[in-house]
Amino acid sequence: MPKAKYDHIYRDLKEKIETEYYTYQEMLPSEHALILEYDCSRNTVRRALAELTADGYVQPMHGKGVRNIFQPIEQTSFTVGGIESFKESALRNHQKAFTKVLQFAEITADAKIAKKTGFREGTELYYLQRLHSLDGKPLILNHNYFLKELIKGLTPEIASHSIYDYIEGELGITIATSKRTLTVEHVTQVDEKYIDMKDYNCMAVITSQTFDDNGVQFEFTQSRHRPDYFRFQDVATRRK
Amino acid sequence: MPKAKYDHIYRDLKEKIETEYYTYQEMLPSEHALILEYDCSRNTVRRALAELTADGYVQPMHGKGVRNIFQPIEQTSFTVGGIESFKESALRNHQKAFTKVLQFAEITADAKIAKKTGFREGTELYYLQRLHSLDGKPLILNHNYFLKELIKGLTPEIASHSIYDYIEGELGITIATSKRTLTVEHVTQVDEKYIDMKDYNCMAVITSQTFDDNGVQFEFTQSRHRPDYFRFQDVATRRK
DNA sequence: GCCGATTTGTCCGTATGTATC
DNA sequence: CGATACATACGGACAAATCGG
Repeated sequence: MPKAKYDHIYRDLKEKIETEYYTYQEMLPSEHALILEYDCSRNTVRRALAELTADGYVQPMHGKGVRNIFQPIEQTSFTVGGIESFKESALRNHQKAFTKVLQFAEITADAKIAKKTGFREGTELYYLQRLHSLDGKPLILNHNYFLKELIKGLTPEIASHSIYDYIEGELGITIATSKRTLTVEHVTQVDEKYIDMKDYNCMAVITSQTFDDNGVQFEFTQSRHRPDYFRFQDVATRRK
Repeated sequence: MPKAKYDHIYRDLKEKIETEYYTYQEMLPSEHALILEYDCSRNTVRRALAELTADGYVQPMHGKGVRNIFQPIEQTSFTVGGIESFKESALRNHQKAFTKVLQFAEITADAKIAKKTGFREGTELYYLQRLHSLDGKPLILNHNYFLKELIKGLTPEIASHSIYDYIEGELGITIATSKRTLTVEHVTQVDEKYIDMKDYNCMAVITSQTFDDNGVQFEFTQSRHRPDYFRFQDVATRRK
């Protein structure tokens, strides 16, 4: 919960954009005007604006001003920019989430697993298979590897609720960055066993490595989604 | 081509990380040390570090230092963070690119197109269908809509080379931000006509809206990729 | 456990450059 | 040309987290 000044300005402007207090294509107040409005320095205003730019909410134009280029996103969207747990995104979309633990094991990384996950060979890991359902429909099959040394005391019981709640709440670990790769792969027998694939023979697959604030990788996950409930959004900016 | 000081520091550090001058999990020099090394202010160093953080290259740790968390990416990767033309990414991956223009038309956006593309109804557009091949294999089918008012004088000839080169080079338009949505969809008859889908019945689909530096949307594109040659990478950071 | 040195995080004020109008 | 607006850069101040003695 940051109480930083730039973050307050960021959130305030963000809300004003989302609620169309500033409309699409409208200019925001100039930096100078925002300085007066929020009683702060120019750097602080600029930091808030920089974050809105990275979010794709606004576009600064040299010598002209800052334009609102936000258009509301579609509601079915599953994943957006940040790091979100399954539970969080379900909540955001007002859906009922349910998680079933299919497998729970303690393993040691061999050469093959080490190569795949980014953990060093010989590392002690938890391996889980979990099935996520939304509004009663099983849609996502997850293969998780957690670093046992850091994610101590994980149980099937915890895994059936929110592991992220446990990591951040109980263990007090701060989740920092996550590197994700998105691919499309053939369905497997395991996929078909648990998920009604209709006539799709592919899954949307997100593999991710997640790091805590000490730069230690504590998770590798492969998340397999049924195509028709999968959507991933992103904003890119071009480097000059 | 920015000649800004922070950008020089950013590139220099980035290269040192990629070439493992700094190794994985190693600490970078402290901000103070970097100030001396680059003869600049702390803010300038911090800006460079902030960009590396956003790239997922390093992780700053309060009171401790900045850690290198970069691991080399896989080579087959098609799209990374920024905005890249087909030609640019092919070049980066040392592949031979070829583009065939299947359709070239001038149209006016009706209600349906307006809703899909984000252009206003009645807008004059170019509509193209293009097939991209890598090393002789047709892999990507693109449906492009360009704002005629801005992307003046587009021809099939230009479209068979690089439209982005034309936009940035000839027209002097600066490409600023691009909003992308990634989904997985069934193959269409058009897909199958031009692309050897093997046993896949899905395509990886990127739809994107692209804006110039005046905040004007000049492009809507749906880019359909054969699954086995598609990979999308991303780094996310968790907001505290 | 305390204290001081180091390191990153936030914020401020100012100066100068560049693009737009 | 001058006024306005964003872009870069500098230097300084204090807070917060970490670490070693």
